[in-house]
Amino acid sequence: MSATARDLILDRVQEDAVLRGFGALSVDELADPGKVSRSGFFYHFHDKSDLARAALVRFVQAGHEGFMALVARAEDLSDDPVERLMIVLQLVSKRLEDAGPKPGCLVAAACYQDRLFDAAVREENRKAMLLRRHRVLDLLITAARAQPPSPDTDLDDLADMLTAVIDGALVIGRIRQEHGTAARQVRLYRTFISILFRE
Amino acid sequence: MSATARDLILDRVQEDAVLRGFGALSVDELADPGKVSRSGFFYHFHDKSDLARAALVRFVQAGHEGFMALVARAEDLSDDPVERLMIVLQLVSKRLEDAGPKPGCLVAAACYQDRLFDAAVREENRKAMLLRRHRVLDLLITAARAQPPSPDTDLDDLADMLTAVIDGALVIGRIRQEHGTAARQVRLYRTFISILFRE
DNA sequence: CCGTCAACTGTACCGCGGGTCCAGTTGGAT
DNA sequence: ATCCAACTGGACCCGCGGTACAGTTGACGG
Repeated sequence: MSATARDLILDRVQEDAVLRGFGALSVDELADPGKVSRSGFFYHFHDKSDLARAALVRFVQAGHEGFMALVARAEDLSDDPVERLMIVLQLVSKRLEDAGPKPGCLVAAACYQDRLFDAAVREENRKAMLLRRHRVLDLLITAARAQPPSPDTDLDDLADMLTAVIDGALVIGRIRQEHGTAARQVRLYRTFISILFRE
Repeated sequence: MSATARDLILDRVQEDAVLRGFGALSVDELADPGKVSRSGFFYHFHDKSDLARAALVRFVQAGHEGFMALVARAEDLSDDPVERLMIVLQLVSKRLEDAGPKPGCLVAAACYQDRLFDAAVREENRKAMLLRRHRVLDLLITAARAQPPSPDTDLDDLADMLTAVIDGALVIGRIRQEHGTAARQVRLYRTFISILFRE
């Protein structure tokens, strides 16, 4: 169970898949000299789709835990649901600001390379997307119970909007080669939320 | 200048690249039986990057013209800059609703497949992104002159937000295999704008 | 001390797809 | 008649994904 070759490979993928795209990663590169052999790769993963699936699961898991940590911090800092929501968004924005030079989202990356992967990868991606919506939705629902949004707004769509804004801004940032776009967009989303949920 | 093989190939790409990803398109498929030969492909395009660049230019051009048509319609319908903005967003939302079953954005698609393409493609993509911002920014600036937004908001970020919301929602919609996500997100963006720019 | 099994390594091989080269054809403009 | 652009066809190379399989190494249990 220790740090096997499998983990070494997954580390490399996590680093490079977003930067360069899954398609650009060859098995030989992943099983880079001194690390794992080509055969070692196929010992652990049936094919590249299998690798993609595993990397996706890992990425989503890490993201989820990270988000939940932010929620926990917000719960420590305030009892008011709306305030908590605002704190979480603040923290999310900060987290995006501290991200590396070319941040991106594996989920989005996989989305436009459908045919490269099999149905299992797509299904993993679907689950990831639903998870993202639900964890924000929870915050929105409790906030709305304390303070109904005005004008009245579909909370599902509002939850999706955070994901959309982040994923979209990551694309923009990558293409324009600038830093902090996603963080700024989350702050903008935050002002939208603050308007909707103010008394 | 007529409908040469070049155009036939570009038609095919425009259809399939978003659905399946550039990577999944083989030259043999693009130069599909009865259409163009493999040699014909390389006669017109130096390599796949070259094709991607051409397809991107075409896609962006068509998108720009489409958007400008919507702006023109809005200008016919109202003299008030804020109202015009709202109409444009309404039309954009409608347009996304009428889109095909698995709509996507070539620009976003290319973004996560960087290494597949060369610097020229990336540059084309950067230009496309800046164009997108500017055409929305124009609307926002004239609207803000007539009716300053409250609370005061960075118009560049606000312009980016539309692109972000659309591109992000297209990703969400594709992954969740649902229809109309992007259209709903644009409507949500529209309510945000309407709050910011109301008297 | 021996056997066993999981976790590998190395090597040879296949097929596909991108890309090159080049010789030849075809149809319209001059 | 000729010339050129727009192709076609076929031979070829290479890198990459994937398969197959025989062999090694080290931990652990009897």
